[in-house]
Amino acid sequence: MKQYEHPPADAFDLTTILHALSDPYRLSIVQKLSVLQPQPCAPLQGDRPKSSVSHHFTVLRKAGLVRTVVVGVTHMNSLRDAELEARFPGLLTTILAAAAREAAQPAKS
Amino acid sequence: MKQYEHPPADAFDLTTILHALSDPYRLSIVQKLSVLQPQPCAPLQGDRPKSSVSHHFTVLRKAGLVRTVVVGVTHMNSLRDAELEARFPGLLTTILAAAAREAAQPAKS
DNA sequence: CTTATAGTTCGACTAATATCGAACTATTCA
DNA sequence: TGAATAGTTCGATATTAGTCGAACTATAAG
Repeated sequence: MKQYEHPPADAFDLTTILHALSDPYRLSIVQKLSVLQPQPCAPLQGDRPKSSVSHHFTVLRKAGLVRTVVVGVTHMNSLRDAELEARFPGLLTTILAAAAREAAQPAKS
Repeated sequence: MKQYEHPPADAFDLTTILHALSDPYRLSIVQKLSVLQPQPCAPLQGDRPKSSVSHHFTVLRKAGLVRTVVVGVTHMNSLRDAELEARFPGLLTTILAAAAREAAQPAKS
C-alpha cells in the first residue's frame, strides 16, 4: 500500500497553484471533486488516455490541490480544501465560484 | 495616438486569467498596480529587458487584467478591477490577498 | 529637423508543458 | 496462481511559453 508524497500546507506556492488551475482539464477535475469527494481517477478521466490523466493528477498533487490516498486498487482523490483555506483564505472557493459563473456565461468569442 | 485592443469583460476567460497570474513576474506587476494606479511600464520593469516586459504586458492585456492607455510617449497601465469584479466577483481581490499572504509567509523549501 | 524617450515587433533560441502509446506495478478476486 | 483492474512510469514527440538583442515606431522637446 504505497502512498504518495504531498507537500505540507506551508509549502503551498501561489503561482504553482494558479498554474495548476490554469489548465481547463485540471480545473474541471477540481470542480468535479468539489461536488463529490473523494473520488477515484477513472470517473474524472473524460476521453483522455490514462497516462495524460495521471500527469494532470501529478500536477494537482504537487501544487497541493489534491490529496490522493491509495486504498486497495483505486486511488481516492480529494481536495485539500481546509489546508488551502488556511494558507490562502477564500482562494479555492472564489476560483470555483468563478468557474461556475463561467459555466453559466461562457466567454464570448 | 494609436491605442490598444482590449477584450470586453464578457470575453474574459478564467483559465486565461489564471495562466496570466501564474507567472511570478506578471503577478508582481499586478500587485504593484493594485497599490499605485495607473503607472507606466518603466517603473515596473525590474531588471528585465524591454522586450520581455512588453511580452508580459501583452499577456496581461489579452487576459483582460490590465488596460493600457497611450498618453503621449508613455503607456499608462491600470488594472481592470471593476470589470474583473463584475465578471468574476472577488477573484482579483482574493488572489492579491493570497499574494500578500505569501509575501508575509513565503512557501517553505 | 534632430535627438531622446518609451515601448513594440521581429526572429531566433531555449525551456517548460502537454500528449499518448506501450510496458510496468500493485492489489483484488476467482 | 492467473486474470482483471486502476493507475504509474517511460520515452518520444509536439506545442506552448519565456528570454533577449536588434531594429523599428510614435511622440515630445530642443
